[in-house]
Amino acid sequence: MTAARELNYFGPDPRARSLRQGRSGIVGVIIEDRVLNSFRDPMTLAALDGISQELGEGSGMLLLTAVGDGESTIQSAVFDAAIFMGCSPHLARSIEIMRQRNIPMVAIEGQAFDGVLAVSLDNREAARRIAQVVHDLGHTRVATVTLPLDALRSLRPLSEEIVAGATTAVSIDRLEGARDVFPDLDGVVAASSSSDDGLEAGLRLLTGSVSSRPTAILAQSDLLAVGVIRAAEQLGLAVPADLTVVGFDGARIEGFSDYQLTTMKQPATEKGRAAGAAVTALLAGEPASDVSFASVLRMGNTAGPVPG
Amino acid sequence: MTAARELNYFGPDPRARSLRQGRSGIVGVIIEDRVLNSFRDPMTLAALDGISQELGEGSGMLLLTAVGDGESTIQSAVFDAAIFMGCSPHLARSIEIMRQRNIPMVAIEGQAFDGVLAVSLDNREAARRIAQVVHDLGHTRVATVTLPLDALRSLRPLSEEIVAGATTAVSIDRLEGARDVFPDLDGVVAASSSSDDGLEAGLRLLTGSVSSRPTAILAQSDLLAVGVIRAAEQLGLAVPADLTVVGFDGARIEGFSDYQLTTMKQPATEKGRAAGAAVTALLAGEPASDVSFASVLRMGNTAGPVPG
DNA sequence: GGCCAGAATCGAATCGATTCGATCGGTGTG
DNA sequence: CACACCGATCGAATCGATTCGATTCTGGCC
Repeated sequence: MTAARELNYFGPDPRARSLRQGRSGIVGVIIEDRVLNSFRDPMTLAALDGISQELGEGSGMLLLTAVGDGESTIQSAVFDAAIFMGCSPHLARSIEIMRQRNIPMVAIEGQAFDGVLAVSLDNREAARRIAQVVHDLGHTRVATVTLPLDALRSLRPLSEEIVAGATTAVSIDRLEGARDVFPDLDGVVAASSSSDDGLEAGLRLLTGSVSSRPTAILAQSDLLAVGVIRAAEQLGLAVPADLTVVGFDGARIEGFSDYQLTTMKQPATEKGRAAGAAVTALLAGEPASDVSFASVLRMGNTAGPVPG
Repeated sequence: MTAARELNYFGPDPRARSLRQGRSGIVGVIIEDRVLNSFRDPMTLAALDGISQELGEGSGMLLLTAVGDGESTIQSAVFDAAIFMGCSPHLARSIEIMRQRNIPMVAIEGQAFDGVLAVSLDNREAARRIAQVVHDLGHTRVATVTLPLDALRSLRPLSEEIVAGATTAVSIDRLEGARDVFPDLDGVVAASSSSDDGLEAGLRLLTGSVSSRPTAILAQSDLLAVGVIRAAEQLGLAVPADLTVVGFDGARIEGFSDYQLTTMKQPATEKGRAAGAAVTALLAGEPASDVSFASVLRMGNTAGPVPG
């Protein structure tokens, strides 16, 4: 020990250790967007927190943004397992590389991929359930505000063309669920999941003649729903008297306490924990299987019968 | 190439490569709190985004939570340089380890540490400036809502005992700056930087007799200020007619557009970029020096003259 | 005192890429 | 034709810890 101190030796070199053991204790977390956008979403953040809870002390999370080619980092970085936050076709190449490297992969939400363990939510079923609630209240003029369907980040009207070229499984599933109840459901695609984008989307949907204006709006996230409610307020519409708004996520939203949002509550932290646990199991050589979570309907006070 | 393919060889092994080269292309980002709490703060998130911008493709960010002993991960993880998000005495041991390992370190905000490059803000000076604005408006009954001063996360009255045992440099500096103008400044310590905690703090400060109630509140973050304004609204106080509220940060806050907050705007993303650039320089063997940023006063409409 | 099991110590091989020095092959010039 | 020079190819050493097999040491027991 004294000799070690004299020689200025301070513990094993992580690099050498990881080479020899074939383990680094690092789990790669791959996000598709840039950091700022990804982590603004409370669900993503909660999932990340869940992952870190489950991985615990022994291991760190390596944040990799899979923008553009992005392979450089993914190919050269040291990590034992990968967790994808959302899984779109853009990742095909990255997934191929990891498969060849024999790196276990887990995806939280998103398209199913061969060799990638899926931690998913009953998006379609949950969207259908809450749409059914709105339907049962008697609404027929219904519109939706969807999360981004592809890489483009801008507000635009929902078109079949966009749907056909959509890559974000979550948004697609939730849209399909809503359309199971309202087959002709139309609306807008939001630029991102934020209340400001929801506000913009809400204004777009709600400015129009009273007779054509929707009486209910299905937002694909709570942040969007909050924005829509703010839009309604700006236009002098009362919620839920004049307009029914429902969300999705069950997020606790800062500074939004006047209403109790009617929404589908999803276990975001648990999704992260499940992903972390799956990764741990896979690394230990134990078998692991897909995990699917169910959302719970939370009746708030933002949905009511058709006005008039 | 064909031979390589036949042998199932897919590029160099990152572990071996990092051992030989002594470089891994990974930068450790050390946060003191758990993920969920750290990244809820828009300033921290912006800084993280700035870091990732600057590091660019070649390298990833390894998220390390330095909770408790936490050394296990810090000691065993592979990374070339470290960026601390806030730098408190709790990190002394971790810093010691890295220094011995010869790992360059950069700290965004926080206490100065030997061998740790500082990227900092003019917290004290900025706090003094905005306090002066409030002072010049004639306010004398002034209170503050500070960010957490230590590891304890709960709302409590500001006491000299707490100040004496404080570890969070940012909060201390901002408090001192405010006290440069209002020497006897009193108030409460918030549980965290959120509008909900600000609301709670605001309610605590504003419920009392009209004669003893403060006419101005200096919040140490914009989120806290927003909460205080919501508290004022709940109590039927108009801002800024009945109560002046100023913040700190210059954050864009979701769903808060009724007011334009009077605050000190700080360049959060730039802080992150500076940290990233410093790390890059240090790794390249180039010299780098401390960076200090200045905040800019943004006059909004939440500060006004003393009522009555 | 001798022998053996078990513990402790030691040396060598390994992980996989990189890097350096040393050949080897080829071209160009005197 | 020979020599020098440049690039390409090759082999060996290196990075630092771990692991395995072998050797040495210790103690207990006959």
